[in-house]
Amino acid sequence: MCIKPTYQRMAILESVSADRSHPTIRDLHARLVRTVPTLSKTTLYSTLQLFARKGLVAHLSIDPAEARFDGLLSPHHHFCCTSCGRILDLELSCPNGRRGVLQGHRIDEVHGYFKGVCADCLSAPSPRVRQNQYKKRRSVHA
Amino acid sequence: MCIKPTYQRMAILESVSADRSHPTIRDLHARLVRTVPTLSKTTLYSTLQLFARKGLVAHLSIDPAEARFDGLLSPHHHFCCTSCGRILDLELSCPNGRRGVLQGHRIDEVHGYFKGVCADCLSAPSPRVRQNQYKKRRSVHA
DNA sequence: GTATATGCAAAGAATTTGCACTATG
DNA sequence: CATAGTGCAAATTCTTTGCATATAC
Repeated sequence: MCIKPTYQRMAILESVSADRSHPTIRDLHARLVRTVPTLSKTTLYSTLQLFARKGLVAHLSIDPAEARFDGLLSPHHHFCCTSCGRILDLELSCPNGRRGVLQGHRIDEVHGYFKGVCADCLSAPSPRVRQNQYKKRRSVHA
Repeated sequence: MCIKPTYQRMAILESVSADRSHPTIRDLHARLVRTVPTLSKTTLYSTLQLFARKGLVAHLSIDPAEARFDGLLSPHHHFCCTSCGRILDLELSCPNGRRGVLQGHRIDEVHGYFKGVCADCLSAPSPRVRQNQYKKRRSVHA
C-alpha cells in the first residue's frame, strides 16, 4: 500500500521535487547517476510512473518527444518558450482551474499551458538558445 | 510559399477538418487508405506537420503515446475521459485564453485540457469503454 | 524468508530520414 | 522541364517487458 522507501526512490523524489525545470527521464538520469551510479532508466520509468499514480509528481504531456515531470504540487500552468525551450511555471488565477463537475463531466485534472516567447528571450538582443528544439536535441545523440 | 494542393493533401485536410474526434495518424491513415489506397504514413506525418505549421490544424500533445490532430480552429479547450478514452471539445470562457503578453511573455498558443470522467460514462450503468487506454491499445498491435 | 524493487538486454511502437519515383505548375 | 511531393524501407529514439539478482521489512 505504501511506497517502499528505497535508496533509489528517495534520491529520485528528492531530485524531482527540488527541480523547477520540468526534467525529462534523460535529464533526471544524467543528474542522478552521479549520486546513484547504478541507477537505470528502467527504474526511473517505473518509479516516476508510481509517483505520478500516487500524486507525488505530475506527468506533463507538453513535450511531444519526451515525457516531463513536475514536482510542484500546487495548481499552476506552464509556459513553453519556443526560443529557448524552457518550460516555466505560470501562477494564474483561472476560474476553470478547479476539480469538480464541469458541463456534466467530472474533472480530476486541470492542465493549462501556453506557448510563445519568454520575457528573457524577448529582451535578449539575439535569441538566446539555452536548450534547442526537439530535432536538434535528438541529433546530439545520433 | 503556398501549399501545393495535391490529391493527398486535399483528402487529408478534408478528413481532418470534418473530424471532431481528434484523430491520431493511425486513425487518419486507416480511414484515408479507403479513398487514397497508396497514401503512406510518411505523407501523413509530413503533411500534418506542414498543416500545423501553417495553422490549418492543431497538433495536440494530450495523448502521451501518440500525437493527435484537431481541425477545429476556434479557440477551445479539451476534455479527456479516462473511462472511454474520448477527447471532447469544451467551450469555455477563459480570461487567460487569449494571445498577447502575459507576465512579460509573448503568448502565441493557448492550450487547456482537463482529465476526468465524461458525462456519458458517469451516467452509464457500467463504465463504457469505447476506446481503451494506451496500454491496451498498444497490445492490440503487439 | 518472502515479497517487492532494481537493472540489464531485448522487444515494441511512434516518428524521422534517405532516396528513387512521380506529380504539379 | 524543374521543383516539390510521395512512399517505401531503414534508422532513431522513447518506453515497456522479461527475467535474474538484490534489497526491504
